[in-house]
Amino acid sequence: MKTIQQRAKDTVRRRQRTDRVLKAPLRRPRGLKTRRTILRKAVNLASLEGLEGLTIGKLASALRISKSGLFAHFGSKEDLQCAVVDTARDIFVEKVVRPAFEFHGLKRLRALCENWLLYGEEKVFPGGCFFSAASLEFDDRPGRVRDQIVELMKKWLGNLEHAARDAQLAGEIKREVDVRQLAFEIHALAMGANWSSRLFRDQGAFRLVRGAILQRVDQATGSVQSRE
Amino acid sequence: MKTIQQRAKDTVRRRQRTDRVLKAPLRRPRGLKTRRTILRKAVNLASLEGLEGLTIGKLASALRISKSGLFAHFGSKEDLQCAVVDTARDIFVEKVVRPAFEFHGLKRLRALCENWLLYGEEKVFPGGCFFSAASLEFDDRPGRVRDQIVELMKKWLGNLEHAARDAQLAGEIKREVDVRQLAFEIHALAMGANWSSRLFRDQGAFRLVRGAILQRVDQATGSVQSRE
DNA sequence: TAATAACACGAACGGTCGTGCTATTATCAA
DNA sequence: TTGATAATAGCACGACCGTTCGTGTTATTA
Repeated sequence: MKTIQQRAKDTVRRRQRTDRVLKAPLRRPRGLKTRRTILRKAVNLASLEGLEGLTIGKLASALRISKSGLFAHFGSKEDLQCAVVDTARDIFVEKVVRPAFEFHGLKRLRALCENWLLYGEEKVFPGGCFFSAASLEFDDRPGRVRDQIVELMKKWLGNLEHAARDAQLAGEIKREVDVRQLAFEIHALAMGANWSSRLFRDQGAFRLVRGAILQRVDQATGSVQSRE
Repeated sequence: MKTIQQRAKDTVRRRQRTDRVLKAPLRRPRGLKTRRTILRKAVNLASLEGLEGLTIGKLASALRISKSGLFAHFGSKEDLQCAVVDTARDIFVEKVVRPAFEFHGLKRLRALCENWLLYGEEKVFPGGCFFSAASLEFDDRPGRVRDQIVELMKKWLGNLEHAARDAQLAGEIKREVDVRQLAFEIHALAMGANWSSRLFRDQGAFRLVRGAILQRVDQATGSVQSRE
């Protein structure tokens, strides 16, 4: 009984917090700034130690604030994790997706690939691609975090596929190419580059994969340069 | 002072344990059997929850034995993790590598690919490919576990590359193909299949990747069937 | 049969986890 | 300047973490 009451109380409190954030963000400039600072640090830490390995205590002491002070910004650890995923998404979109959306069709596809490779090479996240790690960490952990990651990855694959399909409709990619498979292959190669660079501390993986992706795209467009 | 003494004592004890295991495994039939039982369960749990998420308490209660009884089989959690990785390796070798070693060159390469795909499809580990998860979990955690995983993955990539090189020397693969890149691409696609099947609960990923790998190998052999 | 070693157990340790209450401080409108 | 409110800190909680210890139980050997 007590537990249920407590849970209800918690829910109410979380709703209130959320409402505050949603309704009156401009009236809490300091709180929001702190929150952003926390999340920026949290994303970096999480990319290194995982979303579950990211601990409220460690995060707080890394920021030199109190555990409870940090905790008050989020209603629960799950909320924090969701916010971290969201923050990582924003960074990824800003760095990889948005610049490519200036183009269409094949150009967009090529831009998505190249931006991703730069995003990997430049260590936008110190622990490598945040989403590679997160999706493998949470693929067996049901919950909001997993749902969020699934949604994001679907969108990313969708973006690749959509660009490829547009390119195909524009005649830039051969008719017989399966654009879904093409998108998947590009994504798999990119994740492979991240994997190799992290595990083997081998930055050359990006060079290799850049070549592989270019080769694959050229093959799809029909501009085979008889290289291999 | 006391701490140092204790640590020395612990070290001695661990050494003894190790020596015992190494020198006279046949004289401890019961202990070894229990150890195997523990490790089998541990591998399955670790593939679901990660090597760090695998907890001695949870593992013990899943096996209905005491924490301390389980712990005595290993000297530390790190030892347990190493043993788990080793067990997973044995299973992987038995299922994927060894059967392919009956063949040579292109046949071996194709067998490695097909065996891996079956290994993924048949859920040899309930949480998907153990090594995909482990290598991304430990790529930023220095220590023996990481070293072990690095070594294993190097060997796996080496096996793929070696088979491809043999095939090339036998004239089965075109001369201009970069066999290292080919091996890497196959591996990346395989990991992509695992990723997709786990995250999206989509078994069809294996079908797609089987096609992609076949296509890639055919391209390397020159047996282009004008399918794309 | 007595001695010994292997094995498993329960209890407890210090630490850290996520979380909840309460008090304090900073901010800003009135 | 004051008073309301937002932001943060202090402190404590129960649970679980890896680990240690002393002690039984069981199997092997002398």
